[in-house]
This record gives sequence, C-alpha cells and structure tokens, in this order.
Amino acid sequence: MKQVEEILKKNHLSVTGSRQKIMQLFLNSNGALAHADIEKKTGESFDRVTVYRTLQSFVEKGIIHLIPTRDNSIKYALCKDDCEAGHHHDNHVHFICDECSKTICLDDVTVPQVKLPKGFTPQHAEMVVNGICEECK
Amino acid sequence: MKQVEEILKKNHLSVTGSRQKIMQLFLNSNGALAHADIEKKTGESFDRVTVYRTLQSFVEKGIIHLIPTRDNSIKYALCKDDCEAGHHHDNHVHFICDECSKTICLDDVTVPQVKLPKGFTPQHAEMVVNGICEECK
DNA sequence: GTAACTGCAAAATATTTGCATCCTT
DNA sequence: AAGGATGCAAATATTTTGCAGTTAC
Repeated sequence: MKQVEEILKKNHLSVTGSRQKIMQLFLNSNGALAHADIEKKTGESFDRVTVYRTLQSFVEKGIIHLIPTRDNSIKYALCKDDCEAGHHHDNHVHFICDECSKTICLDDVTVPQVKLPKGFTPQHAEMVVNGICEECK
Repeated sequence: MKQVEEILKKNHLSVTGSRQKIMQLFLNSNGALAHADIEKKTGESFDRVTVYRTLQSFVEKGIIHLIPTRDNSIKYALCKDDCEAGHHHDNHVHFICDECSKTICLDDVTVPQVKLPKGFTPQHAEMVVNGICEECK
C-alpha cells in the first residue's frame, strides 16, 4: 500500500484525491508548508476551502502540527517519526533558515528543559531556532 | 517625565494619544497582548487601523516584539528590561498559562543553547513553554 | 510650517459556514 | 446505502491602502 494511503487509513480518514495530494506534498518537502504553499504547489487543482478543511482534519488527527514562527506566519509540518510510529511527539526543535526561509523539523534535537521561576509548572515546550541551514551555508 | 513618554521619545516616535494609551496598556499588563485585547481594553476609543499602525511602528522600533504561540495567535509583548536598557534582547523564555491563557515574559529565564546537526548555524532561538502559571497553581 | 499621525472609507485578503452534489467505504 | 468529503456561493473577519484633516514638534 502506498505510504500516503497508509497514513490516512491509520488515522481513520477516507482516502480522497485532495488528501492524498496534500499528504504527498508534506512527504516530499522535508520542511514545513504554509497554507499558501499548498495552494500554489497543487496548481489550484482544488478549492481553497478544501485545503482549509484538509489541513484542519490533519491537525485534529495529529498527523501534522502547527509550527510557531517568529513572524507568526502559520506553518504546518508533518514529522516523519511521529507518523510512522503512530503516536505524536512533536517535542523537537524547529529550524527556520534566514536564507531560504525553509522550516525544517530537527527530529533528533529535543527541546531542552528549562528551570522556571517558583510557581510555574511546565507542561509543554516549543523551540524555534533561526539561522542558516545545511543547504545554504 | 512619564515613563510612557520617555519610551516613545527614546525611540524617536512622536508622543500621541493613541501611542501613549497603547504603551500604557503594555506597561500595565506584565503579559502579552493580542491585537484584539488592545482594541477591547481601550474601549474602542480609537480606530482599528490606528492600532495596527501603532503596533507596527512599535515593532519596527523594537519596543515590542511578536511572541510565537503554539496556536499561532499573534501576541505582542514589551519586555521591561529591554526597554529600560534601550537595547533589545528578547532571548528570554515566554510562558503561556493553559489555565488563564496569559502570556508572561520570563525575563530571567534565558533560552538555552541546543546542539544542532552538522551544517546548521544558529542565529536566534525562541522558546515558548505552556503550563500552569504562578497565579493559577 | 512641516512632517508625521489619525480616522474614515474602501479595497484586498483570509477564513468560515451552509448546502447541494459527489465519492468512499 | 450512508456518511463523509468536496466545491461553490456567500457571509465574516482580518489586514492594508489612500487620502483628507489634525496634531506634534
């Protein structure tokens, strides 16, 4: 079975054209995608609304997740490990290249613990690093 | 001279009513504010457009900065140290309370360094921690 | 007085919702 | 066949822009 189908089925989503195409986009790009990227890359082949709804259901199922960025543009990323393992652990560092502006999931770099002031209880931490990526250096 | 005026003048912005009010909001709340918060708290006393433009110029001058959040809602925060020192160093951790959903600048907690894979050069790192804050615990 | 700021109107964008139709299971 | 997904239209919401009038310096 194709990887795309597998992922969709595992998450109890029916396998439709738009979902397959969008999921394939994520699998191809090892970075993160914004809503606009997705509309562009699929060549306007389906409705803007479908993109919204597809992304939303992917997020709900935990297949992709939002990445916080410094300029607060909204990006989504699928992280290989998560999806193949079937359980979600997105506590890795995200890297955004200042040169090519790609967003990359550093699956192997986990977010370090920090000591918080008295009274604060941490639950989840997110970390985003900006700089120059592997390809642009 | 009032603190608000001082900050504005130091950053070469003319001292106007809206700027004073909005700056005061930031000084009063030790957390972060979203565009909507600002419109609400000023009691609609000035135009939505003015809020946009005021926030934009504050960001440009480095008086406030955007905080990346997990849900990508846009929040702005002014951080005391930065402004009083006149130079910007927003490399501290931000805390978002899951209970009261306030965003707090932990000025004393600096973002830890992480080891990146070969080829990646870090320039700036941002960290956001979710959990329960001091007041809600 | 001049340059910068504000508010209004309106344009441009982005996002959400309802509903009829079509596709997947 | 039944439920879910899609696409279109339209309603909302958000952000940007132009311009005339006002204010700060």
